[in-house]
Amino acid sequence: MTLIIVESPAKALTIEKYLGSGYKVEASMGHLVDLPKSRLAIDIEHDFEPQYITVRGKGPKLKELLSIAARADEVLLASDNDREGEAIAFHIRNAILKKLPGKTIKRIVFNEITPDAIREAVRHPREVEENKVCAQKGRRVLDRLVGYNLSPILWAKVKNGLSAGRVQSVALRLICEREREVVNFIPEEYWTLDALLNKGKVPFKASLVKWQDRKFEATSKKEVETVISQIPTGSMTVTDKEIRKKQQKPKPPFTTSTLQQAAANRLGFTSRKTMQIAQQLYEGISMGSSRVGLITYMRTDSTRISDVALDDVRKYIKEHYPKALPSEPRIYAASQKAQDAHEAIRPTYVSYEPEKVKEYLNRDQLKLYTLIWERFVSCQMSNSETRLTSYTIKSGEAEFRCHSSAVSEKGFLAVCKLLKSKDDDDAQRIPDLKLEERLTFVEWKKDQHFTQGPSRYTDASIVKMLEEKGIGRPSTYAPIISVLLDRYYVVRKNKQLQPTVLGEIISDLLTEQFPETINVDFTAKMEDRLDAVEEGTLDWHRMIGDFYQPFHEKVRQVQATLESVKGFLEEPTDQICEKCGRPMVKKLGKYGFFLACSGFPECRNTQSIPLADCPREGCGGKIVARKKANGRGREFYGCTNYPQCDFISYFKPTEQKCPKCGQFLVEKSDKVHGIYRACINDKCDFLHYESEDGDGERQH
DNA sequence: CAGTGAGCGAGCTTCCGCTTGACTT
Repeated sequence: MTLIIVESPAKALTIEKYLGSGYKVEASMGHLVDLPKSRLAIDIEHDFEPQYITVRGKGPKLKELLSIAARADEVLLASDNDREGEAIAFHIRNAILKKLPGKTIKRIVFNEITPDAIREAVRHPREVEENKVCAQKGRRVLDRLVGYNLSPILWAKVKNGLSAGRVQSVALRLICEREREVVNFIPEEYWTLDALLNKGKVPFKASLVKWQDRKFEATSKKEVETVISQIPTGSMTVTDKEIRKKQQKPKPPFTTSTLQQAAANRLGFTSRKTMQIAQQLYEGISMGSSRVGLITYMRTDSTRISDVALDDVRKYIKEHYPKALPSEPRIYAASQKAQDAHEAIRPTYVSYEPEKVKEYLNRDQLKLYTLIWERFVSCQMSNSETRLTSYTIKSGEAEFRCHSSAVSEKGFLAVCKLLKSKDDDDAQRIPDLKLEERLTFVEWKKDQHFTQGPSRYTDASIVKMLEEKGIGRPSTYAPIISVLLDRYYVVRKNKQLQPTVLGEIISDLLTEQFPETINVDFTAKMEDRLDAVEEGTLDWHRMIGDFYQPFHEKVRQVQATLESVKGFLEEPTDQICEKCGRPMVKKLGKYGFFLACSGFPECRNTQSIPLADCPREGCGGKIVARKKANGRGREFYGCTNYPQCDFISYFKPTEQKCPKCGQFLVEKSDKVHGIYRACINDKCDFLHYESEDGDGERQH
């Protein structure tokens, strides 16, 4: 019997099925050997040798693998074909050899889970690649040194329990820098002018683009009105018509990063939620009597597609969309940074159309699966073609322009229902116009606008940025966001990531004191050096040594000389302590933010953060966030006068007051409108929808 | 779609990257 060890149990099941008798496939479930959490465990004096231990809780797993290995004729280590996978293989090999000296242990790799790929891999076993293991060791030791040296600085100078690291602190820095740009941005007013025109009974808009032979730009209403007064409205004439065709390519299949981006943008999922649901689809869904893994592995940086899947999807397209089948398959090259251990994220079987598996999935699973299925099928279909018609309309010294577009060849769009892009719908319908044609003027539409500054990061955009800079890995994108939130460095407001005062303080301290380390280029340089280690041209000890000496000197100096910034953590508020009359300050505790009397420790009064005034007449209490006694379950919002006042709501109060009745607005969401605001007063019907083109208010 | 209620906030912390159950109510 041959024992094969992979990382994921779902993978183990599949592979065992492919190989049949004579093979036993077991999962290690990630690393079994790593640095202890409780101490640095790097021997600085002896060339930075890491002191590895069996990961807490993984002892039984390791024991189990050893006992199966004892009965096996040989062991094949089939952890992922990347740096971490090589290290996992290395550690397991060492553990087995220690217990079973002389055991035949080989390393095999495959980049896709297909019967052919597995059998091919089993036929070509090799040795563990020591250089790759060294590269991982370098990465691991570096991260430990950075994290376990910087975090204690924060404990000493800012607050106990905080953390810093090569990845999380750069992510925080990006968010803080963006916040500064957002806050410092000064919006500039500008105006646009559209003419509402008519042909037959069909009205359409044309935008003023040129005025007196110059590009039209107006910064005030008065300016627009002056222009309007000089444009004759009786002579709107079509002077030019241009038709061109635009082709659009489908997008490559999903990687972890692009899946998280699309799910955030299209479905409003957080990165975390996306990964949880993807994991469910990967592990398998009960469909009648059988269990089916609906998608391939969800933590990948590759857009590669196995030949089998390619054949499959082309057959599918040929059958269902014969006109949209390109003569050659589309090849999506892996990016340079990709470690390429897994395929792209795709449906395991294209024939499981979303419609077909619908009854076995819950709503979120179906949405995410549909996204993955459509993106994959469309990525092998032909381009879409759109006919764009632009008209120039002149009157006096004014030149207007309008466009209409129509899809002339659906191509891959035929399969995209969920993935349909927004501008496909937004384009206005314009009647067919002829040259020299006179158009009826209806009215002017003048609109005030403001230049838009940069927008805050969302889950989607921070993940995109991190991936572009090579910071973090598919398995860590979602946890990076979570750690920033968990530590109260950042809050998520309307899906936007905004630093807290604590986050700003930490980021400023780290970037000022450690500009070379807390830097987007630091990881890129590290990766270059790790490549050199992997190629055998650089010794990992040397790599760490070069970094550590100056770094540690700076750590020592900062610890010795930098003044504590603990005082800046308290934010003043305009609340007054009801016990002693002193002002209250906002502090951060183990369970989040709270108000405390500035007279601490003489006055130990504390309060929850008031979010709004209690809407009950004559109550006078404040609405605060509460949780059930066990600390679990959804947050709800109740009155501080409980139990005298039993007001409660599950909708989060906003700072906005209702323009109709003056009570506060809450955040609600539903399928149709996404996130919107509504009045807490159930006798008031105020609703407020926010859309991308601006705010819309509506009453129901 | 309905659902509903403590009290803490000085105390041993922390990294990144692999991977899932095993915990508790």
